Amino acid sequence: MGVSPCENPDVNAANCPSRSVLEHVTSRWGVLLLARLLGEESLRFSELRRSIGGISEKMLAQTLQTLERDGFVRREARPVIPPHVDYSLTPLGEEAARQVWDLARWVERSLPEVLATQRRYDERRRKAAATTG
Amino acid sequence: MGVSPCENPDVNAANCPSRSVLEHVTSRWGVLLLARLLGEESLRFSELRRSIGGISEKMLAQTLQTLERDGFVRREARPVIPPHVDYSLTPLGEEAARQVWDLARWVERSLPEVLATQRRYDERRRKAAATTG
DNA sequence: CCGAATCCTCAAAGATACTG
DNA sequence: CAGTATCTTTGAGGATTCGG
Repeated sequence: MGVSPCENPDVNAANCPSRSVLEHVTSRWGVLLLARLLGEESLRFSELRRSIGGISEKMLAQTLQTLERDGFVRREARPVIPPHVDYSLTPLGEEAARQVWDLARWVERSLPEVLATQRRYDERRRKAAATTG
Repeated sequence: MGVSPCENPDVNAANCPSRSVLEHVTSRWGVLLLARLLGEESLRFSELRRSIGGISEKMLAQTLQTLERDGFVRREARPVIPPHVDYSLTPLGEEAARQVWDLARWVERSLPEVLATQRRYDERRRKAAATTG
């Protein structure tokens, strides 16, 4: 199948540096943060916290740091009291956000078909269990 | 930012059915399995186990079942002894595999830039810690 | 207001042993 | 060979507190 990330004979996640970056952008909160920042000039910490809904301060700070470290998110702290910090996507982050966004939308479009398949699968398993149990 | 998956005022992962499907295809082993099956006619359980390298039997079986339930992977068990089971991508699964594959390749291409950014970030943090500590 | 630090919980994932 | 069952371990993530 052509050239691939991690084409080592031993395709172990641990051996693959890009694997962890992939996990950053596809992680539970990573996806939502990138999606939320896409198309915005910038957002404050508390704005992100409120608009994501359900994320803890710890995970918000942690995920933002990870994305900043990877160069996907830019952090700008104004030296004022009370603190005012703005987060925005870098050009690289915008590319990443679009990619995961495309994937998310594809999943969204495929969802009806997936849910239907899941129901058939569960139904078959239920019947199989009935004969066994 | 236009129409979006989970555009509820409260963008909580728990409220979003497509979110879990997204996690299936971007999960640690999900990505590797889809990538491995892409371009192959079919592969046996043990072939997948060996070629992924590092995956436990439990996680292989579990991930394959999840992907089968979503309709991304087709499972064909021949009624022979010893057992012989073939796994392959469905048309839907092939689409999914290409999507995550594209994302993985994008990450791979961006990796040098990301790693460089990470080094600068760590260096800045190290210096900042030096003045504090 | 924006985090860092700490403690805690529980579900995901690995190891191992076993079976049709 | 292709799984299942069980136990243990790990670490992601939540709650809370404190500081700049």
